Amino acid sequence: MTLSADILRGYTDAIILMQLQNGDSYGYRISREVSRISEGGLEMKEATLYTAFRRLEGAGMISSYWGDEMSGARRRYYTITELGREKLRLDRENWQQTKLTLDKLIGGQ
Amino acid sequence: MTLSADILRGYTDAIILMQLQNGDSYGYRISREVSRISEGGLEMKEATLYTAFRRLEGAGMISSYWGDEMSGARRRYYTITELGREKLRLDRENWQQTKLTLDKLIGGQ
DNA sequence: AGTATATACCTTGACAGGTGAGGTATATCG
DNA sequence: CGATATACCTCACCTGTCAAGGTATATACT
Repeated sequence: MTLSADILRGYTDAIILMQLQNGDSYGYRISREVSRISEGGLEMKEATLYTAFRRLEGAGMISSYWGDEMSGARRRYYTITELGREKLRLDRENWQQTKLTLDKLIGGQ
Repeated sequence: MTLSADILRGYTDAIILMQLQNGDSYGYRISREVSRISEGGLEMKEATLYTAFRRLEGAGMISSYWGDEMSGARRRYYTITELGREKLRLDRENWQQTKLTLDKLIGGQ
């Protein structure tokens, strides 16, 4: 596992929830958005992404529905719930704190 | 597992190596130093710490020796190796990049 | 003498999350 | 007709964290 993969562990959920806060979306699009926004800094693996969807839905942070595309592959859309918004708020706060803490320990420069 | 524990996953090794770069040290002291420096922001669990020592020593990043204390509990001291220094350099670089990437994805402010 | 606290070490087993490798299906382009 | 892009999914494996358990020495108080 790479270092960036390890950091993912703590924040995949937050990254997904952040995307959904801008409106409903689906797996393939979120994957590309993450690559685009991070300018290649992070590639979310499919297995990681879909595992996270199951986990988040089970926890009531997101809900899902099938899109009604008339052509092309079918898409499953996800919606963030109120619980998900609250979780995201906490995760983002936590990230700010984590930055301060790790900067103290391994250096900010 | 808490979020801060998950972030640890990527950086315990770096945190330990950083401590050892300031001179040889031992488990109990590193544990207290991490608490002190992070101002309580991070508590390294003993099991995590000693697991990491085994892993780092196995990977040739650190070496160890028993202290010659004449009284009190015995201490096992750890020394960072050249390989460990190189790993630390990369991990610290990686942390700077990770901050930028996650700030893009879940917000900086 | 007993007990509580601080110092100091250690291992095991359970658990959770990331991911490689595999799979399915539709549409387009050369 | 094969390659590529879009789009979904699961399973088995690996790795790191950590609760829970253990050992031992020294000091301070009762």
